Amino acid sequence: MTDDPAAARVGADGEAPPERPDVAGRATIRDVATRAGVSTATVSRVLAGIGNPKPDTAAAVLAAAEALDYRPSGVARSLRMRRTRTLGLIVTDIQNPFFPELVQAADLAARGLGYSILLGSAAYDEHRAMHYLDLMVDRRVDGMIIASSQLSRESWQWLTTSPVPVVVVNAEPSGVPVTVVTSDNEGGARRSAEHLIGLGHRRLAYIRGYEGFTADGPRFEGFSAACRDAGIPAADLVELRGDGQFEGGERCTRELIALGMPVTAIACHNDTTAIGALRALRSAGVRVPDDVSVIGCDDIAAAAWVVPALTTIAQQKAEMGRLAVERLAAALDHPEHGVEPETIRLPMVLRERESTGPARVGVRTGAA
Amino acid sequence: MTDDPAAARVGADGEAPPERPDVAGRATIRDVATRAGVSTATVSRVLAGIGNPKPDTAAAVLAAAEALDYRPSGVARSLRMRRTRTLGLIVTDIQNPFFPELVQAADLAARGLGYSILLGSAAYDEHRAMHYLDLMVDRRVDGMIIASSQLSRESWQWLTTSPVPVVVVNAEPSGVPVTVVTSDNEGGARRSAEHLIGLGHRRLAYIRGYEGFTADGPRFEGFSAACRDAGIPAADLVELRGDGQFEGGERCTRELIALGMPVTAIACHNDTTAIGALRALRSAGVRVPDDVSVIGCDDIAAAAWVVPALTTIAQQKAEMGRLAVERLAAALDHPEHGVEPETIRLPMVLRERESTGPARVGVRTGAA
DNA sequence: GGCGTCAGTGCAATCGATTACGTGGTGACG
DNA sequence: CGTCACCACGTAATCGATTGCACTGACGCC
Repeated sequence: MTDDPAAARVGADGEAPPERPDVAGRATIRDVATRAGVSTATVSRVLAGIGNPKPDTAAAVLAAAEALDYRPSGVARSLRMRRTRTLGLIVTDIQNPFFPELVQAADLAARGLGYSILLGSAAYDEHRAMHYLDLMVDRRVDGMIIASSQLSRESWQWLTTSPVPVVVVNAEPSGVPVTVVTSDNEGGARRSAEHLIGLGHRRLAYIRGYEGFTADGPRFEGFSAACRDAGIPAADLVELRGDGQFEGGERCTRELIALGMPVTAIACHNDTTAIGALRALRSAGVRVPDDVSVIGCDDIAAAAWVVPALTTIAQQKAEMGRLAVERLAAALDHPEHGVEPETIRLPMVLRERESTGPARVGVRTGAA
Repeated sequence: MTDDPAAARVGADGEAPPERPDVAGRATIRDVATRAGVSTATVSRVLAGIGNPKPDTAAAVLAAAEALDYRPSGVARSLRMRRTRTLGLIVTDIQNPFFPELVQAADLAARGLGYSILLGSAAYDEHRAMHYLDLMVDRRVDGMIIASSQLSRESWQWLTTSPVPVVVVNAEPSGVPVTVVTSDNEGGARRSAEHLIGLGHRRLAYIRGYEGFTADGPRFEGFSAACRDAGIPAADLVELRGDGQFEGGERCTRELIALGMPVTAIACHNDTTAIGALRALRSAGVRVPDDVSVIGCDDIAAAAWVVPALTTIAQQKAEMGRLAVERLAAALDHPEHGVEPETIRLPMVLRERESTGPARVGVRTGAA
């Protein structure tokens, strides 16, 4: 009945509005107790549903609470309970389309478990990330989820001594004993290479992400390993350094074009980079996938919007958010276990769209 | 010196790590007081920088705080101060690319003023929005920013009796006395129409957003008013009902195509819709802007990524977020003024890219 | 009828900070 | 040398909830 106050609020048009106390002073538990003629202890118990109060006592409390539009203060409760039921979530950059889906899923999962999310976007700035971390610790969040992949070694190290449980998402700090939920980046990149090679591509370019991204290494490793396995000479894999954003993809591709486009396929660290590549190719009049294939990674919404639609290796973003919250919540509910470091690596799957196709044959091979 | 703890944390590699008390029990102000040999009142005063303590007292307190890695509990402080320095922010949908930029700007502005942001994404669900509202009130946020445009009449009404100050962003509930920061939607849409008409277009389509969006009305009004002013017969303005998302744009455009494409230009409620339109047009082999021009609204990042790059009417998203926070903070710092309802309407500017061009002449005009 | 049991409540301590008010000590000045 | 002002600091109340423990009746049993 009263377990969804929002519903009550939305639906209640006919009833008389509850008398609203002065804005400055919301009703406290004491006000309710006085009005119901009981002690604050009883109010607390009735509202929490513990003990078995006499029916009319309960009714009186409920009525008083209703009449005063009483809402327990989360602040006071947090102080007393020594937990805020709030989880901190720090993301690399909320403007990067990769994160909103993760945030949404995490938020949903958290709410399902009775937690709220305090969000912080680091905007690619390590200092800001650490600042949020401090802020959240000061706000006494019960746990933290770090989905920020560009921290320095020392910062990662610091997490291990964090005063609150931490789960790392979408990053894989090496040598730091902490629970991690991430994608099988190496496998995904390998899949990406195999897809291109399967289409007949033999000369490839790989536009890497920003160096600090922990996923950058594994992805490139996986990609180049698959190339080696397929017998592609190292010289035929052009390695470029992007920044994980649109501009980097654009810039690197222009370099490639300036080089006379020595490859038939371009793989990218992520979709944003790939979309930048697509754009540069189009400006130069290079057709995709006829002349050159492009493949991304992440599967952000815009990947399906661009022309040609981007073939990509999808990450299970929502799943990552959900799992991170669940792991964290589980650790919080069973503090005796602690968060024993565990690494969950979600598989990545190929999402084939329009930007990849069979390798153009003969044209440039003849020149070699 | 100690005013940026994050900096101290990041930079401090050489120093010995402060002795970290048991995870379960962080140092409290009493621990610091004991160690420094003073009372908690003095610790509080020294750390807050009020009064003028004897130099060695201050030094002792600072040293003790440092040694214990003391962090004041935001929870306890909030309870005592009766303010949390937290602002609630409810957005329509964090996955809609429009919002992250607004959120980022709001967050930045808030942090600059010493506030944190508690974010809630309603995911287009009014109930969820109201639920967040309740949650945030329970968490005792100092104020709320509602950037959720699909509330019902009653919900908007409820805001006026809200126990905390509210600022509405990117929505314009009619008849609700509340501070609003929004765009000049009508003027922007007018500009959109004028742009198309200036290019020679005389038969236009407008794909509206979801009916509940408060911006939907003004935008369509502005657009059709401009058409009227230009002497375009009402029959030559085709009105379609989208949903403010990719799918709606796609669907409406397909309908238009099924009708034999009776127009030379399509204006859309927002960019996401326009991108859906572009996609449908391309599938049907209709060239943009050669055959049909398309214009969006908002100027999300992806607008510049798609092909052809989308001409659009830009909203000052960051500015909106910033202003909302500033207005709210100002109201909070001067509670005597209250939040006197005020409507700020930011201008929208035309961002001309590739998806609009001169109207094709003669082809279909001959049929008329 | 006395007494143990137990259900239903109330009392008061507690969480960790802030701050009004009170107090002891020092210096200045008559 | 007494007194007064004032500085630096401590004492204790307070914010609003939760909860261990104590208390009060009612009831049952011998």
